[in-house]
Amino acid sequence: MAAPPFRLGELQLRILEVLWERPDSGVGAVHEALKPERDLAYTTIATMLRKMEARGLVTHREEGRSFLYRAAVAADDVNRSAGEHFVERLFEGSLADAVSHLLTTREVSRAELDQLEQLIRDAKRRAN
Amino acid sequence: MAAPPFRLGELQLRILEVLWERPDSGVGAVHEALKPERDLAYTTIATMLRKMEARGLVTHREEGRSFLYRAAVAADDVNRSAGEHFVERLFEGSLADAVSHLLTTREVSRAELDQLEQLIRDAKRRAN
DNA sequence: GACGAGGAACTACCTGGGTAGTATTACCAC
DNA sequence: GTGGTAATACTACCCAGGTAGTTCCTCGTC
Repeated sequence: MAAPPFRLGELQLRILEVLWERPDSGVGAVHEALKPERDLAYTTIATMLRKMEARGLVTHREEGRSFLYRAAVAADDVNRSAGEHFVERLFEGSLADAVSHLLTTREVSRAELDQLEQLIRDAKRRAN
Repeated sequence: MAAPPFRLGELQLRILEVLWERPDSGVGAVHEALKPERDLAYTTIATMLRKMEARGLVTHREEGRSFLYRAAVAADDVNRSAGEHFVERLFEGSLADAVSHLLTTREVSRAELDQLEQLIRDAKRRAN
């Protein structure tokens, strides 16, 4: 199960997000979905998808003359991997330090704080 | 200041961490400090420091025939930048989602949970 | 059956992080 | 003043992400 941590570039992540939301997308569909934020050439997406397939990040199947791609890695795994990397790399593994930093350097709304409090309570309950 | 988000490689971050802890370190000192985790050539460190200086990440002054380097960016800024990137990139800016993910995919000790709870209380008090 | 359109394949290039060898310089000691 | 040493400077790689042009194949259509 993907012991190798995922080191994804920005575009690769965006593409995966599209595929998580809409599996079996063709190159055109991905291209279209990303057009608002990155107006890249069609061939750029196609090339990227081929490179990602070589790395095992996506798979494809043929449908007529088109390739339909889908993600080969789970969103949770990628996010977990990134979270681990983040905490490990900058805060030597201390989750509290990491969250503390996030709390003090960002604008956090009252509602978010309430939500966080709830999260902690839940976690505590689970831990018992 | 430093509007440009810091996009640092792993080695660059390690080097900065050394310099934050011990400003005015020479190439040799940095090399020595990193030896346990990455046994790189002396010249690799020297090259990296020069590249980083070109990017404005560090500065140096001469001391005899040696260069003493120090970080030109603050640890807080780098960490904040990374935190922002992390939350933005994977959780569309939702801090709660990000923390939630961290909580559910990592082992979190009781003590850490307590600590987090305290942090939230503090944040709430500040917000009032 | 020639032709245009759509799509995939191939190739090339740029950039930045990372790595390190070689060249050069400056000093010290004898 | 010659040789060794320790430092920086220069240069050249490799690799991966990202970007895109060009080519090739395969249809469907007139």
